[in-house]
Amino acid sequence: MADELFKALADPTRRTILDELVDRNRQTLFEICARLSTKHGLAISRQGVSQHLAVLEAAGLVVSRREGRYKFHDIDTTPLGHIAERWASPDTRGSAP
Amino acid sequence: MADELFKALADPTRRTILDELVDRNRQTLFEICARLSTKHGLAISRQGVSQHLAVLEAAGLVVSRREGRYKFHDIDTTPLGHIAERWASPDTRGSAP
DNA sequence: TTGACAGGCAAGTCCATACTTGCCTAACGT
DNA sequence: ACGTTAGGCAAGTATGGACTTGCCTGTCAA
Repeated sequence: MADELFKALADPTRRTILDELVDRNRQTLFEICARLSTKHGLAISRQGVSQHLAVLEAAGLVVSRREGRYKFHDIDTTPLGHIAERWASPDTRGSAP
Repeated sequence: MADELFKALADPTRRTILDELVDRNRQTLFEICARLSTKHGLAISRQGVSQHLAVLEAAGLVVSRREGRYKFHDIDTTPLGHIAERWASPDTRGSAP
């Protein structure tokens, strides 16, 4: 599970997608495509974004639900909390007095 | 800079190296090689580990200093703190009361 | 000084993955 | 019913990066 999380965060385009979802939640694939192109100058195909979203979902960073012909995407930041935790110094991790 | 940080964390072997440095700081290249092989069953060449350490250093996650013919490596976890921060929900980021 | 030890440099290989193109399904509006 | 819109499912390509092998530099002990 950690594997997919870090792999998801490794790509700059995926991190930008997360940025956009923080800025505005509940976006469709086409909305994300438009914002990547307009606000970030990323000329990426719709399929590319779709695949990125799949990776983010596999990592648990994005949850999606379908409504009619739309599929809305929401960010879930909870997995990010465990990252710094993993390599926290032992005393910060709860062994010292 | 964020780019190198996430790229460094993307590889499972590099994350294991960080684990080992948390367990015991100030290790040399050969020590790390030995622990990867013994404790984790990772059959990786010395060059491989050396390249991984270079990536970790570029990301600021590892600092090294040479003493005689030894080069000791220490972990630096401060870059990890900024990760969850980046995608913190706006109210957690300091706008709400 | 010679040999053993710790590490660095520079190719070369090979696999994962980011990205595209093309076609296909499903839900709306008119 | 038909066209449009939102999205999915494959392929195929190609660039990055993990890993190795071979050789070279520098430090210490005998």
